[in-house]
Amino acid sequence: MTEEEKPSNFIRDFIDEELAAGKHSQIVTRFPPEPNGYLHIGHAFAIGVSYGIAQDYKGKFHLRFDDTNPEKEDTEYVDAIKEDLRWLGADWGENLFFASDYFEQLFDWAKGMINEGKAYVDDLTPDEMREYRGTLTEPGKNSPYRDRAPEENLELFEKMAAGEFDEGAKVLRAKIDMAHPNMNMRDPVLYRILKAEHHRTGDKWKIYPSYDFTHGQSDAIEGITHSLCSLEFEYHRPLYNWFIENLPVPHTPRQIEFARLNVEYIITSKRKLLQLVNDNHVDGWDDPRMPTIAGLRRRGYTPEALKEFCERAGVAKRERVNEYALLEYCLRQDLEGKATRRMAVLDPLKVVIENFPEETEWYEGPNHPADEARGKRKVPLTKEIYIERDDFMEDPPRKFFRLGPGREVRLRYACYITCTDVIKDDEGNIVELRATFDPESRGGSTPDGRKVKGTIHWVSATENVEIEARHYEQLFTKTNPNEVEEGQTFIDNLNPDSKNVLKVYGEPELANATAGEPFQFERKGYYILDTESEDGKLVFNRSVGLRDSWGKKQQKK
RNA sequence: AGCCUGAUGGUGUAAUGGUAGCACAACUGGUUUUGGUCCAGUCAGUCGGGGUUCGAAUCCCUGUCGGGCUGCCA
Repeated sequence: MTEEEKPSNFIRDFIDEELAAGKHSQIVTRFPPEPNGYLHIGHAFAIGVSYGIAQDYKGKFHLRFDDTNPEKEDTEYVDAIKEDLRWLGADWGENLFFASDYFEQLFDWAKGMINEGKAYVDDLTPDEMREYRGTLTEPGKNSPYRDRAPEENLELFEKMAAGEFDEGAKVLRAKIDMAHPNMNMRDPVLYRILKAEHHRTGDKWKIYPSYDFTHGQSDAIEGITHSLCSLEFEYHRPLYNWFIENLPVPHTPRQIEFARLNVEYIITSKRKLLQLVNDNHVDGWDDPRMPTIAGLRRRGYTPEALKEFCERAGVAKRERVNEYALLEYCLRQDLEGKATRRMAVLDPLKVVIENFPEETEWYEGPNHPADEARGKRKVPLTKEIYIERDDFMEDPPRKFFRLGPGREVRLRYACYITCTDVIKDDEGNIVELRATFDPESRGGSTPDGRKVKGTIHWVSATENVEIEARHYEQLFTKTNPNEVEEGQTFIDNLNPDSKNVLKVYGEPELANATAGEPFQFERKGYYILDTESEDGKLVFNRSVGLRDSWGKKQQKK
């Protein structure tokens, strides 16, 4: 690790101190997803923090599924999460674990706590428990069942485990302090009765440990040195430590919290993402508008761009919201070097080059302007072509460098054309342009060395491939989708125009596009073949548009 | 209200008692067969008040503002 590459942060500083004090022989971190949804960009950040630290300190990285709530969890999610993790480049090697692997051990520890008088079976209903817990300002009061004898507790707990009670009838609680200022310490629930089918243990268990009773102990069992999690668990840390201190665990992990990653226009609540999918506001978890890893991948984001974004966002202790522009910058930055260049016309305007021969002429364009090794492709030019509608103006302002009546521009990679006539329909709409080309300009320059201000992209009107291009806007209209008027929900902030489908003409070479290969449609944006493409039907997703300082300038006027 | 926690340009993040730096955004200009990329530059910041100190973004006190916490979710 070098300082230049990895800026330090408070977690790394802390680890450095511990290492200097000889506290660890090896750093071990973990990523603990609950398999109840798909991974999203916020998870990519969390993974980057834990995996990055494990890598940089030459330590180990565990993947542990936190599967203590069978009602919400499923193997479908386990598989999807693994795939996303691999794609992101996080390698857990042999270290794949499940919290459910520790159910037996956790059960033994619970019984141990009962024997020591540190846990008891409570018959209070959920409502009663809430009442007894007190409030933020007032202490709670002891449950009438709090002082049951260990023998009775043990018997009851065994019966709970044997399925002799209904769901919700009883819970096992730690006996800590009902007046504790930290609500988490007011006799937290250790086990609850749940008769759902667990994705790994089936119907073996009728009771399941709570997150608090599972997480730290799992860390301890695995020898995790630094259990990195988000800020919301700060308040749970005293409890995390309490279990580590009160149970005969083999190791003492340390929980350190950091702020989640938030991005403008993006929601990262699993519950809300699930709602978008279930209510068909989007086309599934991998909809290119979704902030899920699957969605971003389909949209054309690369692991490198995501990683760069996470690193630039940094690790902090306060809630923050990153600008969407940074995310786009990171993608463009990565794609600029990777994307194969092609030409496609998104909003066609036909141009007839009147003095152009009837035969097709073939020109060559580099696959990448800065990398000759990537070769060239041939592009056919014919008498009739399409250009971009906004590359022509009948009455252009002074700073407009593109085509206009009497103006000359360069067709990229090909030749110069001059607009000679504008053809309109009855309503005055421009439907076609007439032009002439300079035979001397073949190749893109002329012997007289005259300059043309503009170079525009084009596609033959007769030798092209028709493709469907999908353009996406923000899924939400507000930078903070959760900001709503009284009585509304985030659903009301959905952008009705977040998906636009265009019929586009592309140069013939585009027919050979392969899945996962990034393209730049020159002067327009970065695109990638969509998973819905089939033989004869090419569908491209726009990953992100090119920066457009001209368009931006125009919008301001 | 109680407890926990935080506050540096528009945004994000460094500086750990010694010149407030970097990136994105915005804006200029240069290069360019992409109004892209690249290059150069400009704009702009320590929440308020007190204190300690030769010296404070940093330490102390205090105020203000923000986030989190009252699931048998994680």
